[in-house]
Amino acid sequence: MNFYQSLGFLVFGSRLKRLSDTFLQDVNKVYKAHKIAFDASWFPVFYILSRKKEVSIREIADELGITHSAASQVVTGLQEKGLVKMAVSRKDARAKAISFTAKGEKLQQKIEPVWQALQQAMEQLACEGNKSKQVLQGLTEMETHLQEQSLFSRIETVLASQQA
Amino acid sequence: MNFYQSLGFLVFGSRLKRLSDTFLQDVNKVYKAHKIAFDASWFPVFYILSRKKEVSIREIADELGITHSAASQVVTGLQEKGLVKMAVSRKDARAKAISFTAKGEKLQQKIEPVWQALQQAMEQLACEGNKSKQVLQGLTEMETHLQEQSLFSRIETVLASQQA
DNA sequence: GAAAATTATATAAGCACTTATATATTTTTA
DNA sequence: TAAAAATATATAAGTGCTTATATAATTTTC
Repeated sequence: MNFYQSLGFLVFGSRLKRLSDTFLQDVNKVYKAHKIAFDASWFPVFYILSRKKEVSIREIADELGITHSAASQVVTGLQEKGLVKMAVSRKDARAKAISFTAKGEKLQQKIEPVWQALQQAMEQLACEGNKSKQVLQGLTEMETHLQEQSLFSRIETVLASQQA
Repeated sequence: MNFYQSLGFLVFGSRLKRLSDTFLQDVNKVYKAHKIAFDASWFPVFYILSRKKEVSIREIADELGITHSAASQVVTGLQEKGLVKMAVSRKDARAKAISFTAKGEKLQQKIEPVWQALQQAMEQLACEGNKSKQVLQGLTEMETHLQEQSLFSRIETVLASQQA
């Protein structure tokens, strides 16, 4: 039993991060193995554009829960690779209208089967153990509870009760 | 329902990372609120040193599941802050013997109650929903299953079966 | 309708990792 | 026991975020 397992919740965050990194690395290996010039980090924007022809930086950031800065940087990168194009929005000159280029659209179609296989593999993984099945639901539940009361305020409450 | 919730497992990794970042930020807020000059990222090394007087870079890296490079950088940072000291190991001249300075030890003692409060807060959070209770167990289970067969090989299997 | 506040974006700098590379020491092996 | 392999570390460069700051366009408010 290693450090993380023995310490449990106290290092929950780091464990989640590690698992997350492993996921992204493995998905990238799949793209590489199939000689698809795609990076897992592009996925979120690609997914959004596969469902909505035109989006703004702000919309991407909000949907992904990242900063506009991060969204801006990702989109700039995709633009440099010729996968998306940016135009000034016709409705609002502050906003950009981001959409696939022909090249981007073609790549998106090439990748669809991998996305589906990934989803299936993840579902299988979750069903192997009776507990892992609930990881996703549990995670959603935790997110909800954390919105109701932040971890910060929870810790403060515990600390206050200890001093009493 | 936002992007992540609707897409589920396909973006599991990113969700985990976000949750992890939220945790670390909140814990840092607690230290700040109590005017403790401590950063959540120092915790793993502090925890290890709180249980074992002397460790090497390699031991830290292995226990945390990070690269030796990362461990080396973290320790260098803590050394610069005067919280740990490094000496050449008496047993092996390649290895470093890392230990607390007096200042580091004092800080560690100051922080103990916060660690305990954090652990308690996390346990409470996990008990609020019947599903989140199993997040930690489920996570451990997933880690085990992933060691048995990697996500990469799982995705490849699905893809191969689709082509048949 | 001009001034103030808000919104959308870009960019610089920082952080915590990573990989790749290099060096020093120890252990293995032929 | 000398050469080869393995191990422990440091450091440079890269990644994908963050915060902080700046600019431009729009909306609100008086």
